Amino acid sequence: MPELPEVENVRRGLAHLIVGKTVQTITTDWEKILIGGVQHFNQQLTGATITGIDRRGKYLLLRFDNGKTLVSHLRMEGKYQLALNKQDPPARFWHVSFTFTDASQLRYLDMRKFGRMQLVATGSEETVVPGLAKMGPEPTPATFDAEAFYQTVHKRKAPIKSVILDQSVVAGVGNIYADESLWLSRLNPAQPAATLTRKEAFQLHDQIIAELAKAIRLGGTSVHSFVDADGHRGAMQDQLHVYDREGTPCDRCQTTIVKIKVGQRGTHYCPQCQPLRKRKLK
DNA sequence: CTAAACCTGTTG
DNA sequence: CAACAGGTTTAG
Repeated sequence: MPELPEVENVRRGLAHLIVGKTVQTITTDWEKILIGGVQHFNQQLTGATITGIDRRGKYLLLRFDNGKTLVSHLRMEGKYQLALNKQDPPARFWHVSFTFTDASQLRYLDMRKFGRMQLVATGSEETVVPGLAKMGPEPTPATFDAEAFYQTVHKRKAPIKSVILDQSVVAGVGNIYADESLWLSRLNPAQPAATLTRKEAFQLHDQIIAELAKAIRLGGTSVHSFVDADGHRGAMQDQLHVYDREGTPCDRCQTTIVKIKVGQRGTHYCPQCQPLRKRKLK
């Protein structure tokens, strides 16, 4: 489900809903979601209070007052919701519960059971969690350097779309925003990264930053099932130019948007605005 | 690098 | 019934 903008909106919602709550017990019906097992989670978190929630790329970091951090990745379908009372009716696809001492309950829902939670010592997450150890810069002007991006892009022969989906290159871009950033930059998703000019790479860098910021501001994209921790859908799906729009006219030139596969991912683009440039990579 | 795996539901 | 879905890891 979620790319960086959606995860950021989940983070904001959760921060309002659960910071200050103290864990009484944790249960699950699908142990694989909890790396190390539910017993380990109970041993480490029972009696601990949530002090804050951070985000890095598409990972949520729940901070506890006992020096522990719960690292949570929603993968394709993970969602959180808060039941004000643990007796509240069960939700579909509900797999993990964090019951708090005030009788409220944080519920983790995941239709495909792809999401994962891992418990680590606060501060160690960037070295202990493989996905975080390799995480590239956050897509903000202060952290994402255009020249460094160009240098990376310049060395890769893979399709440019695959390169921007690589979380070690830039944090948080997923399938929707990859396609959208490339349309905004008038770049073909299959274009070998190394053939991009410096100007094209800089343009793409700027569009990634702008697009993710806009998506955060609009509450994320809900094309399938995304809702934030308050159950709200985003509004960004109305601002998309190519994703999930195959067969409809391009907003710039009216050419029909097409869908292909790039690196095994469904990929949407305008063949007129985003032509494949024939260039030699040396 | 590409393909498969992890899962289940929805869509054509 | 087959293909596909916001992602990442692991096997080949």
